[in-house]
Amino acid sequence: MPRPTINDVARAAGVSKGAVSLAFNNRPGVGEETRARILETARELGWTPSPRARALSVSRALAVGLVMARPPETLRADPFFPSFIGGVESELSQHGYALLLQVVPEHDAEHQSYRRLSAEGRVDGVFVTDLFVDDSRPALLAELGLPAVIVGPGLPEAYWPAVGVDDQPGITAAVEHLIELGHRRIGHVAGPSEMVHGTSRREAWANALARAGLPEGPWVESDFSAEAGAAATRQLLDLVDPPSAIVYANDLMAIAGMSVAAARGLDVPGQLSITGFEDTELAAHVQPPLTTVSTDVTGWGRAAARRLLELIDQREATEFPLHPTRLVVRGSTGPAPV
Amino acid sequence: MPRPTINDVARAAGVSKGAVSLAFNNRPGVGEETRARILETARELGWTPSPRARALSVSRALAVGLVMARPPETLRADPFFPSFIGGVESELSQHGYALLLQVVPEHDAEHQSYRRLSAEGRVDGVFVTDLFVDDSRPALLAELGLPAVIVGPGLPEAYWPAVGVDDQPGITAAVEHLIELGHRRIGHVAGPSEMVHGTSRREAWANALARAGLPEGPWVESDFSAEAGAAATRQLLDLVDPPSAIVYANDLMAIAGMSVAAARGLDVPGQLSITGFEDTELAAHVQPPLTTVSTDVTGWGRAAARRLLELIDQREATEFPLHPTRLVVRGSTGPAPV
DNA sequence: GGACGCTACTAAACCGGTTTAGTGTGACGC
DNA sequence: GCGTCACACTAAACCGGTTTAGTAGCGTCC
Repeated sequence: MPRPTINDVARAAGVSKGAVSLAFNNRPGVGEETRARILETARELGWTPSPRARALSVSRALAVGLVMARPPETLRADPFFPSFIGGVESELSQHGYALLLQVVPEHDAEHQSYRRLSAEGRVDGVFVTDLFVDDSRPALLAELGLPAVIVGPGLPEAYWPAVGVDDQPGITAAVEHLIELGHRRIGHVAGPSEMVHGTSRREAWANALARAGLPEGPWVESDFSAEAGAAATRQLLDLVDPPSAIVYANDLMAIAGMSVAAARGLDVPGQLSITGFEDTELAAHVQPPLTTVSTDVTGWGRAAARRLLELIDQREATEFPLHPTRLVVRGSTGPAPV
Repeated sequence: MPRPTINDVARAAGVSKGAVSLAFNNRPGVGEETRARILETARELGWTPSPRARALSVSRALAVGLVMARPPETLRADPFFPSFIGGVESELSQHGYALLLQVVPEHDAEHQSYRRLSAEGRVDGVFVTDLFVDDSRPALLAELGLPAVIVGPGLPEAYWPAVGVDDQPGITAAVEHLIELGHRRIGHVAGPSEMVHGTSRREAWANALARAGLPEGPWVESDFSAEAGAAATRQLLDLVDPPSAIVYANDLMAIAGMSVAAARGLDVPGQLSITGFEDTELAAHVQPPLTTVSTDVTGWGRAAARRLLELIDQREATEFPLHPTRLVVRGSTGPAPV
């Protein structure tokens, strides 16, 4: 038995298909009684309007896109996307929207991807993640007229709204926690400085030190990967005056860094304190357990989705409170060595 | 400027829209010369057929679905999906198909999800992951008439094709590697026995021991999470006669297990050897680096996507060779203690 | 009692493609 | 020289909704 169509419902209810459409979309033009009969008939027949047909007639795709621009091999360890997508989906599904995923090997291909999504009308809007300091995507999307929401800290002059937990307070809390423990020389392993969240976390670290009247500590730019995090850690530990604590821009690098320390026979936290960022599942289960900053990525996805739908419908932005970041103190931080 | 439609192209090329459609789909019925002119005109106008309209007229969604049935919070650490999706996408995009993602909190909701995707005609087929030993989804999908490909080891009597790297040789290789190192008492931390890949890996472990003439070692059922992996490890180490090596069903549990050992002051690999499964990014960057089994998840995604498209088009299955699993020996395994 | 307006509803156009039935033309066979 | 067939192509129907223009019926007002 093929799916029933609006015609079947109309016939069964003894009305025209126009009436069925009106009834289903809560539009005036049908009597209360007729509307009830139509809805009841639809229920009996198990009819749901087909998004395919709807999409064509309302000239909307009823879907939004997320383009992940990374080589698939690098994606594998990223703990961000699965939870983020979970949040996004929970919001979208309530509004009859679907999430379309695209994975492209590198950033250049991402432009292509957006152009295609737009040209084919596959989506009504997109998320932009991992914003660069000098990112060309917002402009491209503006040119294409494709609504977008930037995921993560945005840029002041940005064309599109940015939705994200402010990551600075979390880093600040981590630095303050270390200062309280007596650390005076606190290093940082940063994300790429061409990425907004790489820079923003580094600034938070530097500012917290400055506010405490401490000299800026040593820092190394890395790329959020375990490999580079390990290398950066070696660099910091090789300094003539190595830091007694290191603040990492994410958990992956922090865990890799902790292993480097362990391999060198350094005791964590006895001789070196370490903090991460993100509170990945593994953070609580490495040895010692990682002190890190937990962020509500799922809620973040929900908020981003909601904002994008508002943008698409040209509605006003509503407030959507996000859980602020929270410092989770575990075993990888301890009193500064004397 | 709104997107051009097929009508614009037809008018500009001086033909009917039927001709444009024929030309674009490589169907006979238009002369070579006309076809060339049409294609050229389309190129000039920047026209691409709208998947929306196509979907409606060919009664296809031109999209496939992937339902992830886990609480978003548990998804966060799963390194499988991002690479898998990367592979899937790379195949789909070549055929004008898109990937629709759905995340539902638990397994029951997954049924709902499939029913909706099917009822709304959002997708032409779906992937089924994390198959249960007694899984009701294949039957549901058969009932709905929604083509499906099972991702991972399938079941013999399964209705749908299964695509996946056979995980048994990898586990076997790990066990044999340990035996070669002199281990005689080799434990296992398994995935849930109600999941096919939990059971299949445990069987591979048991069989490898049996083939070597060794007694079956102790094993504990776990659930692939770091938390449960740590608990399982404690259980094994608390035995009066603890194993000298443990084979874990995935990296996450193995890394958590390694931390448990470290916390107890056990030297890895001096007193305890450990192997993982999956070769996640972090595996190479923990201390000691984890000996594990690497699988080609991206290729796997590609293969699954290809098979699903074949199924949708009712084409014959083509062979698609996958890189077999490979044992990556690192520092977490060593000679058995004497 | 005719003009007017309102409500409830229908018929038909439309979204942008694909597909089917049908038409005109030239080549070919006999 | 005429029937026939293949070929290139067009017109129109169709997919399943939404939306617009139009109509019937009824109450109201002057």
